[in-house]
Amino acid sequence: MKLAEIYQCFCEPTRLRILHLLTQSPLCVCHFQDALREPQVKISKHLAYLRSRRLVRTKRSGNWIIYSLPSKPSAELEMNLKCLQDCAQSDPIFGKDLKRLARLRSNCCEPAEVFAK
Amino acid sequence: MKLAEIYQCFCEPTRLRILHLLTQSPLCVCHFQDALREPQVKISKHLAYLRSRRLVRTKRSGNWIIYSLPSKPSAELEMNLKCLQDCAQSDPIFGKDLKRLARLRSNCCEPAEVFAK
DNA sequence: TGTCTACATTCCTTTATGGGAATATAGGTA
DNA sequence: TACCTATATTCCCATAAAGGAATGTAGACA
Repeated sequence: MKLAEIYQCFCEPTRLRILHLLTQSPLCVCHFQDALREPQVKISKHLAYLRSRRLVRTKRSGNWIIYSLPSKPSAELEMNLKCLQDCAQSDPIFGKDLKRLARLRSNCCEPAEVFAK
Repeated sequence: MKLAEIYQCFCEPTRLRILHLLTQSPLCVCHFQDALREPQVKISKHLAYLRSRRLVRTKRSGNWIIYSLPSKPSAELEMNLKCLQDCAQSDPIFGKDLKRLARLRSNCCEPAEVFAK
């Protein structure tokens, strides 16, 4: 069942935080590492998990791999991402991630297209 | 993270079908068995899973155990159940479950309060 | 060509999950 | 009390998931 697969992707805290950040803008791996303060291997594996289920797409830009949500998400995914954004209000961890991400915008080595929705 | 726990409950097809039926009305175990056409042990275990995470509540009525959604669900759960109802439109399996359930209403041994929202 | 950077993958271990067969249990009824 | 019905639990097995340490790799650049 396709819907259950979406929820499988949503059911792990780190993945949930990753997806939440991606609803804001495309990002490269180092941004996730810095915003979530989690080790590289952990981030990388969860991104691979999401990639294998087609919940995120990648594009290379020089040395960086930029992750983004699919350009044409299914209706189910779109609804659930919207719901996630609403639910994220109720757990401060999501807000903290956003704050750290915002701080990164000023001093990090990002390629131009990251942060450019 | 509380939100991730909700998605853990949502991430298995049988549980998703159970929760979907429960958004319609409280039900007893035999209704799930008949509507989902799944073995008793499977239904019972998934119900136990949901119960242990407080996504469903139980009440005994004679020989039957009636399962229902919590009377005061958290905002997150409520939003996600609403989202599930919308998403369920896109997979025919949910519709079939509802149809089988509707057929049961007429010829099954239900206590009065089941089906009475 | 060699090196560096950003990221991915492999290997290993632990824990969780899911399913079925068999068995247990609680309440109702004869 | 004995039995029946509805449901729960236990035991066993197979598979998936998650995390860390170590290692591999592709592209940029000197």
